[in-house]
Amino acid sequence: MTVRTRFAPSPTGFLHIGGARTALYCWLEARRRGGQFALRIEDTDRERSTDEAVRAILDAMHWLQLDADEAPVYQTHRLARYKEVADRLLAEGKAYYAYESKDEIEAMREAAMARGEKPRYNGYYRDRNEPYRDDPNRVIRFKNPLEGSVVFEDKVKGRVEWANAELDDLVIFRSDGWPTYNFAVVVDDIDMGITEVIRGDDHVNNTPRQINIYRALGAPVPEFAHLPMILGQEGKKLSKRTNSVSVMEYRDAGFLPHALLNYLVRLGWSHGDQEIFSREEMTRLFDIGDVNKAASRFDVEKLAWLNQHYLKNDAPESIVPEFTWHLERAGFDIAKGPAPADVIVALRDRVQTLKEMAERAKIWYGPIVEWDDKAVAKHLKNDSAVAVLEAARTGLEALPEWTPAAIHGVVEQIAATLELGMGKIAQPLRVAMTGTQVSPSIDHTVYLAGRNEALARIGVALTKAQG
RNA sequence: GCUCCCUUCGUCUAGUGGCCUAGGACACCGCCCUCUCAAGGCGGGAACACGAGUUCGAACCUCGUAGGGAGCGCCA
Repeated sequence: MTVRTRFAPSPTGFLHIGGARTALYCWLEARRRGGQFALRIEDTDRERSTDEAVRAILDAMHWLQLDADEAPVYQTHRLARYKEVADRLLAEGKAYYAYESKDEIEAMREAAMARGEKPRYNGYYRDRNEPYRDDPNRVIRFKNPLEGSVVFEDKVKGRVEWANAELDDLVIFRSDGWPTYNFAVVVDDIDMGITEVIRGDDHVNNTPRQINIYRALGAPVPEFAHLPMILGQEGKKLSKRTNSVSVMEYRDAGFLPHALLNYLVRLGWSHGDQEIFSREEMTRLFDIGDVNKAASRFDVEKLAWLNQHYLKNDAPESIVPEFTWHLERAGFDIAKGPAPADVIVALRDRVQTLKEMAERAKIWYGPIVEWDDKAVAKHLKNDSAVAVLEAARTGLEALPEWTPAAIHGVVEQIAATLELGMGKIAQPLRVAMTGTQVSPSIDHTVYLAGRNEALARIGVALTKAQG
């Protein structure tokens, strides 16, 4: 039997970090075992589901390149099928209509709590065989077995056993005519031929009830893997207040999709001491059975390190599209500046994100240089600055070819002629080029400005140095 | 309240009874390199939650304690 996994988000918001990891693990497990990965949109909560959220989730999945192997399944399109299955359960006496109001249920729960028991439905209509009535409170409940227990081997948690006595008769069809989560999920997973259910461990408690539904339906029970949750830096649940939770926020912050994936794959899983995983390695080495049981914290610092690792080691051209997106977002006219690939090479040892890189690149794309007073005072207003700048102007003007190596030659030449250390040459020039004391190596800084702009800036710097 | 789950450096983790005076990575600190900032190289501090037991031997097995988490919806 071919392995089939699925990611099943409910479109009530953006794709968040935890969801992305679940999707990644589903995708990876399907890939490694030569199976398929499907996507299902769980939109039966019509109050909270939005088309915008569906789009946002799809966009994020696409950005991460975790595309599904087939068109997404929407639960809202499958209402007739859920009804059909519920009717079958009703006909077979495995489900029944119940008519309590929400207030009555609430009272029942409170009473149970007061008795020191778990709040649950008392099964009032379970065996009453009352004739059907068209009541606004009418729901369909599943007849959960009263005795025995449900046992399953979770691929992450290990053996899980649940006494049926702990479970009550859950609602499978609401009074509004829509199926509930636990029911729709089972019907869908059966129809979609899902063999591995991989999801967050906030669903472990649902699994025994779902297994009972599988059995009532006579369907094969899939394998389960419940993933531990991802916590924020503080060890608390990830929250929008203190963390970036949306995948797309990480794009905006300048992270590479593969860096995020590499970070996520290592959160709760490892392969010896290896930290860096290519897509190919992930799909070959990842095994859902090796995932840890304990929750882990999201550490942006390590993500940033990974991001820089890929910035430094990937071919610059492969980063250009994503970097260009950031340059445009920062409002720069790319046509009026150096080639983005050159900028990447000049800056990638100095920044951790593409956003930072785009910000630093403003010295080459932006027309106006902002002058840092301290930099001017320190490096332009000194004995040798004027001589250095003039020598640089002459040298650069005469340069036959405009390359970093040639420019480096000019700088060395000046150092030799004026008998000054490199610092005395590079710093005034750097201030002339950028208005600041910090930039990539001086040859690249000059090179990327372009000859005309470099000479113009030296001219401006000279007036400052002399004035 | 009830049910279930988790617990190795600050963080992510390796570890499945002797290879552990517990390894790697991020972060941190120091030194080197150096035209600034970085990057890089070298080095350093830093953990088996606690208590019993099993065993010749426990991070690894058992029990208990403490701490943390999830769930208990006509939400998913």
